[in-house]
Amino acid sequence: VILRNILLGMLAGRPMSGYDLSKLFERFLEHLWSARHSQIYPLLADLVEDGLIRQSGSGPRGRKIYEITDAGLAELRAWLTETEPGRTVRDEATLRSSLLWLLEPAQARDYLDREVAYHDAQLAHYRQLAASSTTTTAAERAMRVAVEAGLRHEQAMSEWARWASDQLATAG
Amino acid sequence: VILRNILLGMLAGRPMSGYDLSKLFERFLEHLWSARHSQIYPLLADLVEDGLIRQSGSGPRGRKIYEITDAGLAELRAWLTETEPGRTVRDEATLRSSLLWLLEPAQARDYLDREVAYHDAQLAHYRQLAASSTTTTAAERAMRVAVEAGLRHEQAMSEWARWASDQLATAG
DNA sequence: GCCTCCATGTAATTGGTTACATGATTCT
DNA sequence: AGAATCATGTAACCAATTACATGGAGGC
Repeated sequence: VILRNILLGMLAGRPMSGYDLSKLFERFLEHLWSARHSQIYPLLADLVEDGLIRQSGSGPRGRKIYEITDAGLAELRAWLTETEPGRTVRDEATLRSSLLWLLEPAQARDYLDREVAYHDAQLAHYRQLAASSTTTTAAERAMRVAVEAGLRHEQAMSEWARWASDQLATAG
Repeated sequence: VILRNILLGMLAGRPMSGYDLSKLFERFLEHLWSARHSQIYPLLADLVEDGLIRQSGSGPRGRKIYEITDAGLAELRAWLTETEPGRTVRDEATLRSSLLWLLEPAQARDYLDREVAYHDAQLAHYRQLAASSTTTTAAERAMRVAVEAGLRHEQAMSEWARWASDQLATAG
């Protein structure tokens, strides 16, 4: 039900095809959520059947463009205001770090150093997004706010990985 | 295959029952992963069948205590060193924030204020855990490291939500 | 005796990934 | 002509949540 509503939200931004939606996930949302085309296409069919989106056009190679309906917009707004977001964040890499005591200290330090590098790279990516994004429309300002969340998260995790590496150095 | 290895890792720390494992998830790892008892018990049976853990004791009310085997420890170490962690973090609440432009500014502010309250509560929880946790064994120190990750994440997200709410106030 | 928590399990359903399958268009 | 990319869909499998189901032990 989450992905369903996220798709609705993306189509509220602008009409798109299933292919576009799947590319958007790949390119911009990979770190926050993932969705394969095999999950997206059936969901779009469901949304059409429920009257929340409709096919508004087509293109070459059987491309189908969908737009959100008034009913879809209403349902999306209700979801955003009337339901609580799920609070379980899944983060395998950080979870693994709680098992590093099983490895040789050198191996554990290697792992944490890779974490630092990863989070620093993500941080740079978000900084660039934040710097290059315009904030003229309401949708763009909201997107900027989401980018800021990623930025601060990566910053905190980078600092944490450094701290954890230091802990190993002083304890082991 | 992730949860399977995480369970192995927890049993590497000390022998435990399925109930203990499920409580451990609730108390220390809720922010990084979730696992219900209905998923844990069948996995424990699989691990026994594969020879990676064995039942080492029992207690009142049919309590079964499991310990890791040498084969289990080897498999766990191989997983930690030879496979890359998945990088897709799932975070519904942050994803939702990119759709707040669909709401009235007052509603969006409400959403973000609830985010502040939630993250502050979590932060207090982790601070208390961090203060009360012992760090005598290697496994306990590693758990402390995972708690620190949660603590820093919640701190960053609380500050972010405040910042985002302010942004809306000054822009809208 | 009653309530709460401890403790384990199974069944049904939903959500998500990987693999299978096909074909059109564009670029070189 | 051949390769890459665009574009859509289905099937099989694995992972995870929710609901169902049961019962013992300890505190009051």
